[in-house]
Amino acid sequence: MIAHLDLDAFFAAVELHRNPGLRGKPVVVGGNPDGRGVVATASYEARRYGIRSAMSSAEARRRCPSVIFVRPDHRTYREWSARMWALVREMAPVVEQVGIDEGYLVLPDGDPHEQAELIQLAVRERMRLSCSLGVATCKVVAKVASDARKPGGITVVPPGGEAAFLARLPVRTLPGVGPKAEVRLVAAGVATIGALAELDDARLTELLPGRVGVELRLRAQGVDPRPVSGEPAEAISISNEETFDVDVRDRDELHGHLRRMSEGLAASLDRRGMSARTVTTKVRYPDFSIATRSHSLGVGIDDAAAIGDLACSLLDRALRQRPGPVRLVGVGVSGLDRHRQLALPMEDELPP
DNA sequence: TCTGGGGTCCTGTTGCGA
DNA sequence: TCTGTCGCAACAGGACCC
Repeated sequence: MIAHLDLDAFFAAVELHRNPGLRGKPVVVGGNPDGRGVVATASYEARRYGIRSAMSSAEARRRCPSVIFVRPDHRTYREWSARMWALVREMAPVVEQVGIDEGYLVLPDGDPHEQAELIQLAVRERMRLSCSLGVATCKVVAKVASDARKPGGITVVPPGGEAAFLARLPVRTLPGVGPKAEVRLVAAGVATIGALAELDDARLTELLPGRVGVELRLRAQGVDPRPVSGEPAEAISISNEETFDVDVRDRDELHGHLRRMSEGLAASLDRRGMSARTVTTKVRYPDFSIATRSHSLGVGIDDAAAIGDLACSLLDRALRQRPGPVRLVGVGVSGLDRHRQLALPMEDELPP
């Protein structure tokens, strides 16, 4: 059997350990409520006020003026996460971490509920963290099940009961159905996972065209052949971006931000011993539309100046096509390779 | 009350060489 | 030599995830 383990309000839980004075109070880990910050995690006390992840911090404060804001500290969360997963690896034969606070594992032989309880207990006793587990024959059902009794719950879906377990839940609870798909499906009268599972080919292609639709219908039927992979996945891309408190139109200032972010990317590539062949610059305009411009080189690069030069020229290209103030700029690298830089790009490889 | 940051994957279009 | 077309890589955008 497969289990999906999900830590409950993880960032907030770590902050409560660092500062026990926050216990019992509404706490939000997130961005600046006076700027453009959003909520990353809300403690369960804060959730009572209707505060949720991805809500703007300003809205969170409006709902609960006494809420305490804490800035996220991802480095510390990564450390806690690494310790927690090391502990789980001692107890389960195969573990696949898929985020900082969640992952799949193959349960040891024995009664699935008892095995899940042992892991939950170990995480509580040794890490002082609360987690929820869902247990099923496949990933998608285990994931939905882990959400069924949060926080601190365990939900076991017996073999053969997958489709029945999913059937009555809202379509949006199926992983892969986001806000856009939900609107289309519900407008067409497909409000539950069960209704999605029963769609015929014609209706499915109409509502969710392409491979996505076929995949989602299978998942809705409780069918998910993806194995639990014990191999840690290597990064495909690395990026840095920043939303400004006030929109910026000054080109030199934007270049400055891109160069600073490029230094961060170069440092990150260096740590991993990797180089990148593609650089992508991202711009978000005040109306929230996004433009990306990318360029690939014949050879991998890993130094801040080369990444920064390319990022700035790509920004200029985007701004020539649509000038004006921008809300966010970002730079990313992809086409990652273990090999180090051998040569600087030729002059004629730089974009116009 | 305006909407973060760091990612992955999929899709449609375009340009190019065989 | 011209044209078509096939396949591929690059590019851009979009949906989704935590």
